[in-house]
Amino acid sequence: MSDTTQQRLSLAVSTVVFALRPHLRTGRPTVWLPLVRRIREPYEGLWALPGGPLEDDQDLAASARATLARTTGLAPRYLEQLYAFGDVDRSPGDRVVSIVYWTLVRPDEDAQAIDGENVEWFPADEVRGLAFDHDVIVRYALDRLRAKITYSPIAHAFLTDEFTLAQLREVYEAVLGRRLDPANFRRQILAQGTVEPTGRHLTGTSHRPPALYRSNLARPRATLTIEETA
Amino acid sequence: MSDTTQQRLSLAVSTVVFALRPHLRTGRPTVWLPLVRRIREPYEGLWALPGGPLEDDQDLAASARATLARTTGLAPRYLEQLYAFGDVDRSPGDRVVSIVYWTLVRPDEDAQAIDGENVEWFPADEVRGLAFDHDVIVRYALDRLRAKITYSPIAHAFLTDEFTLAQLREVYEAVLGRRLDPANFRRQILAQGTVEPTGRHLTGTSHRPPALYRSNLARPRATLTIEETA
DNA sequence: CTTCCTTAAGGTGCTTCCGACACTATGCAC
DNA sequence: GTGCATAGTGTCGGAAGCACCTTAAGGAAG
Repeated sequence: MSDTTQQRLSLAVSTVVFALRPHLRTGRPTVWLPLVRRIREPYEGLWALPGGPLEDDQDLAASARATLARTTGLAPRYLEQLYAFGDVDRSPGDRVVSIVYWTLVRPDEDAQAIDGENVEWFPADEVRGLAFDHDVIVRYALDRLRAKITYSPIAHAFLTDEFTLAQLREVYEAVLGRRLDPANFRRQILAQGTVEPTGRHLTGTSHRPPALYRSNLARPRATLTIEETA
Repeated sequence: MSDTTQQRLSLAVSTVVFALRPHLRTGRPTVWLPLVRRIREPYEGLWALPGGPLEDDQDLAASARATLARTTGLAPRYLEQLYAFGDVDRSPGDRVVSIVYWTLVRPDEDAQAIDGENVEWFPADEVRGLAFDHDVIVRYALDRLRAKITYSPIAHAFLTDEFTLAQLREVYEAVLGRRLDPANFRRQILAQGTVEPTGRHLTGTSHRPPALYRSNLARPRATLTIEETA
């Protein structure tokens, strides 16, 4: 814009990581995400999305996975590109274009997470004051998650291989932030054919044992997105 | 992957441009797009999407607009980011990450198009054998267009300020590739409140004069996408 | 002027989907 | 057994979508 003292353009890959963890007060599942404290300028000390420079010999999604593994210990299966952010002034003094991915983490994957000294998890709806334009990015990723869960069976990505319909419903309720009618939810899910019963039941529940289901990827709904799932 | 003789990473911005033009045989409106003949290696002589390197002092969308104006003379209003393509091997010998935009062109904007020597328009469904991974990109853009027109009032972007509902329906029919019931189409469009009557009618049609409408952006449907419309 | 043709615009009935809610089933705790 | 909690099924009414019919309003042809 004004003078042309821009640094050379560089390309970074960052990721918005979503996992379900119990809400601090209510205990109900809620959307959380890990952030990394910046240890250098710009925005030193502030929280930011995990990310790093794109290497010459790495695909975009591979770069996102590598950074995630390095910073948080996570190796999630579901990974999808979110958006490329590249405004000229989004990083003071530099010109950085960030290609941002988003990912959903299963409980068993979440258990592998190593909370390093400079990594901390936050409720996704409450993060504010992040470095760069990362507030906007998180907001955008949340919007995408909430939109996409309504027309695509991505909720499975929050669950392990076998799950009850109540657990699946809890995922929807956590993401959408409202309760769903169990009866209608059951019918909708079964009608779309994205889950199939395993024949087993969950026992030890102090009530009628619910049937267990697995994700049925044999008949995926037509989706538009290029999904980069390992 | 193998050896590390990769060139330095570079960033390009390309655009998939959609306009409606009459089909060569049927004469009905169809989706067309302009392509640029490559005048250097790699892929010299093949057709490719209009695009160019990202400048240090340009936002992503601005870069897309600048390239479009330079190569095709187009200055479309609707412009939206499509996807970032960055596989290591997508450009022989180089490492190029392309951030791809897509755009819809109105008839009056289309009239400004200058078909340079190395620019030619093609029916979008028939393009094949493009340079780089541009076949995939065009396919992806078409999918996005067809998906998005079903839940977002982007069809207006193909039309001038005033239009009849029959013209709007022709846009949908061209994009979706099938005929729609005029009566039901009218009700759906009016119900969603994205158009409003101007009070005027189109005359000289050899049948009952249809009412003219304009796009009503005062009440846009909630959309997820970050739209970069000038 | 009358008739015919074409598309505009509105009406009607059928089916499907969705949400609210009632009801039955089946485990555990006591 | 009784009570309790959740699993799972049934039912009903409203909303939305779709196929198709009817009427409106212009021009063209005679």
